Amino acid sequence: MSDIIDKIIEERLKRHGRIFVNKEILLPDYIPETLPHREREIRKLVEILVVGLKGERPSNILIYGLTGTGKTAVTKFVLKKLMEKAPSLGARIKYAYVNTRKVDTTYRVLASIARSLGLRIPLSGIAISEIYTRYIQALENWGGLHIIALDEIDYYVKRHGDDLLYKLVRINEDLENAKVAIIGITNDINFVDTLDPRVRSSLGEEEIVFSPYDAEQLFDILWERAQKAFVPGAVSEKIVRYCAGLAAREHGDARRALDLLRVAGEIAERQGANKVEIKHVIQASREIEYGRIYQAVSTLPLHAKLVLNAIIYLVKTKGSGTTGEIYSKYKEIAMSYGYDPLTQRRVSEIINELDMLGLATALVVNRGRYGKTKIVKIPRELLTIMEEALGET
DNA sequence: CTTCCACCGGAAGTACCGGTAA
DNA sequence: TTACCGGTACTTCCGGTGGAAG
Repeated sequence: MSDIIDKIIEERLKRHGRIFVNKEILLPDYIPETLPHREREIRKLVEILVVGLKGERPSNILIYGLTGTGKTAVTKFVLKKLMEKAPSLGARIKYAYVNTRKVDTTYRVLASIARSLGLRIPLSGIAISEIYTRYIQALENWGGLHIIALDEIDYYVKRHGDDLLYKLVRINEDLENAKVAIIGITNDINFVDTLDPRVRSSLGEEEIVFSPYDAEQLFDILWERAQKAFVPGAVSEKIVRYCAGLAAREHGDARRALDLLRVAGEIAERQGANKVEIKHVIQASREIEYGRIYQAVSTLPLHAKLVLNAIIYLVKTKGSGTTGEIYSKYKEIAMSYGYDPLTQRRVSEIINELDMLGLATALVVNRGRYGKTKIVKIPRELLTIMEEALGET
């Protein structure tokens, strides 16, 4: 038994190094030392924040740009550099970085901000206003500049409104000694229109727009990282160019491109090849999509799975389904397993949730005399993956 | 021009859970 | 122990709606 394990480990270790030197460089949370094609954005961000080193409060900043355009990387990069400079200039600066898509409740966002000042905040149990007062207290005692970077705030605001933002944007009014500056990062350009005008004007004191990378720029980014991540000769320029091209078609998303390259490398490694080839990239692209769907479907709550089952049935038999059709099929399925069906109101919401996860497309349509409903579809090629993922329960 | 379908989706409320504080 | 907090996962209620049919 342990022989087998030893053998696998040994084999893996022996193979290690044929493809990758340092795979971490291709992971999404790696911050490289240089960010090609983002010099303009970096300069602008630094120019705004640099006054913090002189003890002034920088303007609040709103950063726009589609996913994978380097917003997060640039922000983290600049903040990190600023922190390195601060002590030698005698400036007191700390920052909080919160991804409000991962940390997605008011309590946890505020807790995470407070913790970045060194406060100990429990996972739950205390009042939000209590965290706020403790945070203010800690800020005052410390008396420096706190920069709060809120990533993907559009996501947070859509779910919880802009009350927290309103509070944070005006926090300086409650402060004597300390200062707070806010950086809001969003993928959704229209998001600002949904904000309270006061929040909008305050948060948008400065704005920075990140445009998508084109294939050429993506190539530069990938190529630079590939040099460090791979064993020399393991990836050719042609392969990197191919990855860049695929990702450029998907709105210039650098994260996608890096994922693609990394997974292609992993596949090549698994197959014992000593260089990455086009077929590995093609397989990687399929594996990433498959993994995403499988992961999403298998972690779905029970009733969402039942609803998805109902949708799959309807897509198979007639191509698409309306809310009403899905609901009656869902009810039938639920009863057959002995579960109490949820209300149609809730199922309608679950359909929206499936849509947001990218597992189905729900389009609200008006069919005149025949009412208003959602038409729900699933791309055919996803059906088998979903059935596999659902089949295990 | 009006009707009316088949839902949409906001608002408010309930039950429960894991947690804190005193 | 008890009172309270916020988050989740729902339910109940209900006003709202675009456009084909009449």
